[in-house]
Amino acid sequence: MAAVAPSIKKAVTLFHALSDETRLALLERLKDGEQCVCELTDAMKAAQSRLSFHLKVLKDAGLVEDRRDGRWMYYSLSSQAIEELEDLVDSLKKAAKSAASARCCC
Amino acid sequence: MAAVAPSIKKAVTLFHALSDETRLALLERLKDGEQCVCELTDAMKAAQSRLSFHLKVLKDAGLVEDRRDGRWMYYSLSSQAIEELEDLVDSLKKAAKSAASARCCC
DNA sequence: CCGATAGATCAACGGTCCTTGATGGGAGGT
DNA sequence: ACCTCCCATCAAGGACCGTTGATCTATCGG
Repeated sequence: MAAVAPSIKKAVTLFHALSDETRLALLERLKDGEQCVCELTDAMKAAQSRLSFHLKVLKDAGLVEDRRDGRWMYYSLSSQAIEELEDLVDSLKKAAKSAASARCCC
Repeated sequence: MAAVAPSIKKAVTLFHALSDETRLALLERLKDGEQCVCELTDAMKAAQSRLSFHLKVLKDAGLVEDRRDGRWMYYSLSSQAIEELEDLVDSLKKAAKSAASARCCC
């Protein structure tokens, strides 16, 4: 029973971070594990400032973490925000299920 | 193991629909069950055309369904898109978990 | 030190999204 | 038929978002 109301702002931030093709592609790449920005720009053939922008959005939403190693910045998935996501979706799912069964006619 | 790549567009649509405070508030209200637009505008003190716009976004994303009864349009949660959401989040979660365990040092 | 590299940040532009008020259309009531 | 109610749709305006190229910072190698 997530008390969603006070955390609506956070949910908006989370879903907004996920509502972009480039950012979803970044997350998809990060599923393979930690990667630095230069690897990502190379693999995705995207301008560096563009990815930097999107990585910041993902980081601000708590979806990724960054780690510095010399000149390189490594990004990786963060399970923190993802668990919040799961709660949000779960709560929706339960409500949708109960609504469906209540509507069941036959 | 969701084949996410081809359905990125759909994921973007889904997450975009969820990335708005008004729309999340609508979903929250619909958790209590089917409601008509006039009930929603009344409860949320929002302009009718505004809610109509947002309900259309939610409907286009597959998150809600509508049903006509006389003069009234009733909206309710649809479990269809929500299950897709669940898959997307699940896939992210697994990747984040495995990344975390791979990074575990001590 | 100096140059080169990795990446963040900034300003400007174009596009998309949300809001608002007005209009239109369908369904009932009389 | 007419009027009323419920809702969708439209056009206009403003706000926000993503892209791009340039600039700035920090780190490493010589």
